[in-house]
Amino acid sequence: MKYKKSAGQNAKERILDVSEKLFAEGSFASVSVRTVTSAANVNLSAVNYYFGSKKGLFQAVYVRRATLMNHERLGLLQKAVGKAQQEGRAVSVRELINAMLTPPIFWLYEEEKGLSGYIRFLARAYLEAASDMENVLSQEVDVFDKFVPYFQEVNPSLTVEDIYWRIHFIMGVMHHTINHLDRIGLLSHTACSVETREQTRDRMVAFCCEGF
Amino acid sequence: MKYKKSAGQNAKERILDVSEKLFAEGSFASVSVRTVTSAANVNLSAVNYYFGSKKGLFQAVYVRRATLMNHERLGLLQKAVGKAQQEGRAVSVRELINAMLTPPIFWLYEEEKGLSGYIRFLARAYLEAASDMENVLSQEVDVFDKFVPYFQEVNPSLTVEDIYWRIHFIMGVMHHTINHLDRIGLLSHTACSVETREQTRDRMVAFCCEGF
DNA sequence: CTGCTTTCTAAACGTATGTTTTAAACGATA
DNA sequence: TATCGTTTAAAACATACGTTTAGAAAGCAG
Repeated sequence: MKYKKSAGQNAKERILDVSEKLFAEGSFASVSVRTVTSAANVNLSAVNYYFGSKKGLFQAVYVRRATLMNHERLGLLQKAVGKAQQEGRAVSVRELINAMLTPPIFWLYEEEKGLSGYIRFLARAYLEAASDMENVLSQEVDVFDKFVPYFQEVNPSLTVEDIYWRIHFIMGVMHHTINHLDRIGLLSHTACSVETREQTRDRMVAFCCEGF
Repeated sequence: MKYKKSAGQNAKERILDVSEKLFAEGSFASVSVRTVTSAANVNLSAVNYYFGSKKGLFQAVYVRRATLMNHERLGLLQKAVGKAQQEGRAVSVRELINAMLTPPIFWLYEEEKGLSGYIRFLARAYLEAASDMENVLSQEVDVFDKFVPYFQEVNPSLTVEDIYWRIHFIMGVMHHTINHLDRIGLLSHTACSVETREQTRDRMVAFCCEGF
């Protein structure tokens, strides 16, 4: 029941790869279907054939890696939970924030597999018209919800409100770093370099831990 | 030497007001000249007449309030510096971060004068194509440079690199709050409300102070 | 009023947009 | 080989875009 042609199923993947990168660098409206299709070396109508519409393509780009992304975060969370239980203690703030930030930041440095593009795409998707992309955000929100009880456990004096505000700030640190990592040198007059992914992650985690 | 007509100079201001609001809610490419002109009740060609081009309009929106914005920040900085000198001490981290964050956050809550729109516009301008808008960012970068020596004075163990990274994170907290303040209730499942401008500012300052 | 500059209007220009249509090329199956 | 569903291709569609043009309307100076 499988049908293939010259590029076959690759065409669909190639469109996703290319538009992921393009949507990461520009807004939804600024990236045209023609730019996508010519960069992917497919016919103009391929986008509408495979994804129905431009918006459909955008959502498909999101969906492709969304589950994997949040899977990694929850994996790190459960790993930390297991380790803490074994040692008979509560999960630390550092471990929690580490689980939230490590996947996106490591992906950000993973140019080869295209993961970097996806992360930057995600950060931009947050700013597209809320009405279109609310479902885009809902999944990430659900993941962060799972962290809340642990934050509460490790610091019972905090209200739920306090915790959500701090998660909000952590997301800010994360998104801004994703969006402007390449401009950090310009901001600092070349005082800051891009460093390794671990160094960047550690800087962020340290900053956010203290904030908590 | 002044010439006026029906609406006269108001037309130009009205275009700026309207496009400030529209550019705050959507990307540069997603806001059309026709949307702007019809919302401002002016002729289609008014944008090109007054600002030369759509991009010219965008930059004019930025320029109109840019100096005032950074003036307020530097004013707060110098006020804090003066008070500290009088008391024979160094400027505190809290005072510095307060001077950085109070103007934009207070403006964010100032719906009437349109300042809220400008702040949201600014946060979005950071994400427009770097080549077009680098000059947009340069001024804000210059302002933050002025804060660096004071951060160094209050905490001499920090390197310049450390400081710039933390300023970068503070900008992240700020931009994210500006972009998503209206969604904080959704993120937290209505656990968080929008609060007053002072409460929001204090939450941000507290988080960023600890991060430093 | 007469000149002159500024402001506003309506229409058109050329191009770029997302999408649809029509048909050809292809791979697997029978 | 003939057939069927899938994929690719080229062209056209209708609309939306930023910008330009030509001229009318309006305000000021003499």
